[in-house]
Amino acid sequence: MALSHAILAVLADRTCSGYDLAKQFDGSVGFFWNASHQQIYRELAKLEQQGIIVGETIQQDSRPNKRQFSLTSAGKAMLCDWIAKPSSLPPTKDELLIKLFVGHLVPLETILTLLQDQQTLHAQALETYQSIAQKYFNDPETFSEAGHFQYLTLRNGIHFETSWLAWCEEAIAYLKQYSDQGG
Amino acid sequence: MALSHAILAVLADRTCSGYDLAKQFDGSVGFFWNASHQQIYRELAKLEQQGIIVGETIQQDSRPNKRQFSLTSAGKAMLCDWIAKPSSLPPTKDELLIKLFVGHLVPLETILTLLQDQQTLHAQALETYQSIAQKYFNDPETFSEAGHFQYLTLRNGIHFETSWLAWCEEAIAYLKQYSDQGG
DNA sequence: TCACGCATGTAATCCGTTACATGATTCC
DNA sequence: GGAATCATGTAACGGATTACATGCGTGA
Repeated sequence: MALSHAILAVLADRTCSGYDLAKQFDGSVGFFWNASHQQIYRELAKLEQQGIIVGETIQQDSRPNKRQFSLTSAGKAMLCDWIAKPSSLPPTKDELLIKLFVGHLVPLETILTLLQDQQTLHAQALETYQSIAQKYFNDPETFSEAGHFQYLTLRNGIHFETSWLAWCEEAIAYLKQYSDQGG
Repeated sequence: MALSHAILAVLADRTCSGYDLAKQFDGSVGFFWNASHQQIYRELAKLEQQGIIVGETIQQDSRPNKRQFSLTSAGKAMLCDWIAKPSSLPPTKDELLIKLFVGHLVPLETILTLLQDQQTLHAQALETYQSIAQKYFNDPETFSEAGHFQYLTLRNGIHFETSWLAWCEEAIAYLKQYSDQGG
């Protein structure tokens, strides 16, 4: 369901080939929706069949030809309808938390290592977001209309990663304390 | 892959029927991993075939009979091995953020409504977590060993929902400001 | 009597992942 | 010469969702 909408969302901004889309889903939109190139090509074929997007073959020399896709008016309408529908909370799937949930089955060191690794990954993600913010989103006064909304999704990522890091620190400190005292 | 591990994690604590598992995945473990009863029954069949769990039929009068599953030693070993393996960041999939990303395509009111709805949902989730914390996790001194770890997963949920709420407020305020001034 | 909880499944479809496959150009 | 980038796909498998299906007991 939602992969198709994510593709429409990217195509709303600008026409893209499958390859371009795959790159978008690996950065920018990819920060909150993942998709591999295989999924994207399959979905593009389906959407074209349904008349939601149209593809145009672009002849290129010194490069493979490509197909540029853009939204039809049906596609635009579909996207806007979907945006207006209420969204429920996204289902969480976090394997680290499952591991932690049964952390008492393994040595404490194992769990601390997992937490520290996760902390590093979240710190890296935060740095990525912050450097994007500095480069492209420095002064809200200068943003395009679309820019304001993109900025807010970036702010979401920054909030999210910051709170993960805070939790990691809390969790590590907590486990160290309770293993010293009680374990 | 990970559904099987999530099931093993629940069974590590106590033997369960498929029905019991389905309830666990709808609360507690369900806060960070979702699964429907159909998925669970299928996965149980597979795990039993592989000798990772064993099922025992429990005769019941005035109730349908049930099958209680528990881990074999192979299952326990598998679970512990899995815990020790490093985890990468869980892939995010949040359709609200896709909608926000192309928020300029619809009236501002539509987006504000989405954000306010989401805010309400996150506030409810936070309340749920906080009431669990008060009821069952009031004094860390009294926790069982497993309790410490479960407490940390709950703390994760509280951090997460709190930061979402903060972001929602920020985003709503931001959009109101920029529509007044610039839009 | 009607809804809900207990208890277990099948079938169809869709979505996602992994692996395989090709072939030119450009940069080091 | 080798790796990376551009560009497109197929095939097989596995995981997830939705719908269908059954049937007893309990409490309002």
